[in-house]
Amino acid sequence: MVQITLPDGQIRAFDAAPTGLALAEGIGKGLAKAAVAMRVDGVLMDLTRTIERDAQVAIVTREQPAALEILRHDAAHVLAEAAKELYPDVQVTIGPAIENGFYYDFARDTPFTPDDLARMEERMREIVDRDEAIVREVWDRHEAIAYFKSIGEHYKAQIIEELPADDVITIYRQGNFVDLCRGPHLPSTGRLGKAFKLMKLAGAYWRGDHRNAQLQRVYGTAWASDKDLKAYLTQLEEAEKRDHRRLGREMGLFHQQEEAAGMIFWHPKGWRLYRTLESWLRGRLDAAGYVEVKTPQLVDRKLWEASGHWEKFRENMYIAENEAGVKAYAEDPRERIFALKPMNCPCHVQIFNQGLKSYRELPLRLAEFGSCHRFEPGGALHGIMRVRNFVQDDAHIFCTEDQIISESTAFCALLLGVYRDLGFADVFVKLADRPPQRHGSDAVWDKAEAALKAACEASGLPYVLNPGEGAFYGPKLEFTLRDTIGRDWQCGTLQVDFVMPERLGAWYVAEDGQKHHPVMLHRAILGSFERFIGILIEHYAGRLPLWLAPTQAVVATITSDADAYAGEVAALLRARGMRVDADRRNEKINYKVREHSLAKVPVLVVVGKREAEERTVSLRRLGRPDQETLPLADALAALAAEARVPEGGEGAPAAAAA
RNA sequence: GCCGACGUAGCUCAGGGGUAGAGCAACUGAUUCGUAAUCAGUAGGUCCGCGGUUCAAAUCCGCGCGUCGGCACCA
Repeated sequence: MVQITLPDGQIRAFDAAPTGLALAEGIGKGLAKAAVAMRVDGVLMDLTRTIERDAQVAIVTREQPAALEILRHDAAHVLAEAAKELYPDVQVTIGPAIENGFYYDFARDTPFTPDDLARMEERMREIVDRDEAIVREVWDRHEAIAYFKSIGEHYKAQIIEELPADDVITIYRQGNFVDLCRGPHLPSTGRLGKAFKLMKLAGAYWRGDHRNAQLQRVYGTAWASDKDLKAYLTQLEEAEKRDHRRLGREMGLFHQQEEAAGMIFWHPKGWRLYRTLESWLRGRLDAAGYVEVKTPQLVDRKLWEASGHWEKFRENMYIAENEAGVKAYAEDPRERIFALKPMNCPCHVQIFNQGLKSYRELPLRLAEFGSCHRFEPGGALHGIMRVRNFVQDDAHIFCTEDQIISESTAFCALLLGVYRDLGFADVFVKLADRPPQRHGSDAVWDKAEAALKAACEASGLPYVLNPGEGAFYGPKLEFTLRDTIGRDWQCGTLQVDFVMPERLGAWYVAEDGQKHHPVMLHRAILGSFERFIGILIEHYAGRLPLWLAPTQAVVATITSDADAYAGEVAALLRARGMRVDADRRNEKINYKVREHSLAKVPVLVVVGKREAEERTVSLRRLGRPDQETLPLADALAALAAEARVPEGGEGAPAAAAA
């Protein structure tokens, strides 16, 4: 006798242990049809398994979020079955469910082609039509290893060999396809449905390690219904429309070309946007007690050796020398040679080191919009988001150990204010604490980690721990923001550094009259201007807030009767600090509206004969079909007020004065 | 760096061993028009680069560069 308690409290009794399927059938046909798996005392299980003991059981249906992962995992298995049928020489490895879909990694000498992708997808649909039963079996470990080896599935055999000794080895069989898997799975392939699509081919390393063999990964997406699949594909199209590379071109912001791969040619409009962001942020830093500096691009190897970069990161550094220098260096590696800076910190320490510092001068916050060059691997480059030359909104705070907490708190407040004003309210933090290999005493680490935690708490920032992921030189906070379409971007960082000041000989004289090394806080809010502007473009889909928009308004005429007036209106707006163009071309107003809308100009000031005579303007906002007509003076005042940069009251740290 | 795909006019893309194509943009002219494309005409090319095969290469092959999607990397 088995008693099963359903989620609504109903209890059902069975003489013999029923399967989940039987239970679902008993409750209702509709439920049985939509069933994907079941939860037995909270544990997800196959519907084909029997419920042996009294338990709380809930049937998971395909509409529920938990079902998606099972569907996607099944899709991966069906893909693997299809691949094995079509290409007997493939070896299967792993195939998990992922966000929005699944993938499967195959080992095969001949690469898959896009045609293979189409064939596999077609075969997958056939397998769904076959409605093969998916059967769970428990196997002996040695038998399983021997079996997979015997059919040439060496990766699978290896996976089983490396499973913990007490793990139960479960095998799932569907048709002729047998795979090691933890489950749970659907009762049969037919239940997968056909709301899936194979998306792309990619290379991926076995176990994610580039020293291992490269496998062929097939990505797919899978959903509970065709409607969901379609919605997802539409969403992908929408995301493509906000791609910063496309918008950057359409809005005339920048371009890139192969003679300077990984670098950016900023056009007038793009540079206007860049400068607006830069000068606004500079104001914030000034108000927060930072002092701005500028340090050399090209620095002697000796400094990079002292900082440790030459040893660890030389492969990613650009050597910049004249011919004689390169020749001398080739003949004698002790010769002087220069490298472009990949980071600003060693240079900032040089400024700190000029003149002996007193504890009274701390904290000293040295800020620099520092242009850095890093030789990033070709495959990593991505538009203006991942480049080889970028400008960090960098600063280094030299302080005492006791000041870490107040400085970190002030920084969190500053950062949150900046993000908020730029339109990002959704921010989370990861605290990366001490790694196994590290520098500095446990007591100092305790203090620094506690300070970072306290700073998060004081700023109302929830943090998650990222254990052991701190740098060898100190713990760090990593600030991630979420954009309108739910993507996460790690931008800000705050790193405590106990090592660099020591390596580069930074000292201050404390109250006790003794020399001590200061603590260095490396910090950035945007991370890099280039990447952040890319994020802004995608976040706003090009429709930047008025204060950031490179062209804030275009005064467009309807007929040439309004030409003189349009010039006057544009000049008046410019006199109020706005970035304005006048469009007096002999084109229809429809044409102008369309063109400036596509160029994402936030405000269109339309003037015709009537406006010129009445000294009014007609305002049309980007993306809105309506318009308002108002007296020129009112419009000037309103637009100028609206275009003002955010003051960021609550974001600015009160404790700014140093 | 690795795997795969791609590279044709300013942009989006078609073509695929035998004279280089379209739409939009540009230019010229006409049109003075009320809120997302006015009409007509003209011009525009190292088909990414270098080598090879061929009577003939944008097209086929090799190498390189770049871009895209992943993977690895991101101090």
